[in-house]
Amino acid sequence: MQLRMTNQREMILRELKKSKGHLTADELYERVRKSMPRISLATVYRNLEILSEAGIIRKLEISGRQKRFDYEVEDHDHIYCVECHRIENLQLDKSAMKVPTPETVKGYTITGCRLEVTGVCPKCQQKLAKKKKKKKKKKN
Amino acid sequence: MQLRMTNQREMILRELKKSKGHLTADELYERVRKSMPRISLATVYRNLEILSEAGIIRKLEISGRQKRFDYEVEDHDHIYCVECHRIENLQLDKSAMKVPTPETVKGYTITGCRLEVTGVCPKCQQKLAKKKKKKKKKKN
DNA sequence: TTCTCTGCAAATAATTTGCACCCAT
DNA sequence: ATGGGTGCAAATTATTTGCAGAGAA
Repeated sequence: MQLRMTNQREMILRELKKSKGHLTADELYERVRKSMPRISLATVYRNLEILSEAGIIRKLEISGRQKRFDYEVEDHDHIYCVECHRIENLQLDKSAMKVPTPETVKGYTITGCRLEVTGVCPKCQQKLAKKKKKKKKKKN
Repeated sequence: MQLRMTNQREMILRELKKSKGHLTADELYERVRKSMPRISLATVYRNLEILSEAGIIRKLEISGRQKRFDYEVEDHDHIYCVECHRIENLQLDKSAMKVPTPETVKGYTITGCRLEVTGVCPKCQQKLAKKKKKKKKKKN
């Protein structure tokens, strides 16, 4: 199965690269559409799947909600805000961490290992602080 | 908002506990249905969401399109088979690893940190080996 | 009694697929 | 010219929601 470089595919890659990462199929669709109005959402989905399978982009699978795709294939981890669902890159020196080896995970062939850190981003911390204040006021 | 302990809720918790973890709403629904045929899938969804918000069960934010829920709230990681999508628990000494601290992730309040290891489980390794053999035969 | 919870059905959201035509190689 | 790629619409899959009645506190 040969991969062909179509205009659509090129556009998708360019936008993904430009955006600096973590777009959903839908977000990407909206962007690509501006310069290629007749592209179909299905095409975006199909290509994201194909390109990530080919290792050209990376698929981030964070449970349940929408898949996100990332242009940078180099090794890095992510931090995920549980409030607003924003995802940011994380530069960690994984070589300094003790990471599972086949011996620690009996029988498995390990293909990847990444750290998912969850937290509350600065913006959401502010929002939450405000909410708490409001609640207090209501009670009184 | 008070939480009430209904039969449905009790059943869901019991089955989740019994199963030793990582069920999707749908899988859980099928199990609970055996002893409670009139339960609705919507109830399962609603309760999984509520119970995980209350900290009684855990929502796994890892790979896969469906959300999965876990009874064991204690800290542990998971390994995910990229072939059959099975998820198994992983006991790792995270204290021995250097794990992100607030200083490494500027501004974030860190709520969790989980290692997501992907790989191919023993069963799938066998399956894949068999497939390869078949392909070779076809070529000849 | 009060208010949360439930079942049902219908609505949304996210993604995939069938098909006929298009176009990169 | 061949076979992968595309757009469109329809189909699936996963999850959520409105509502009226049920049942835990």
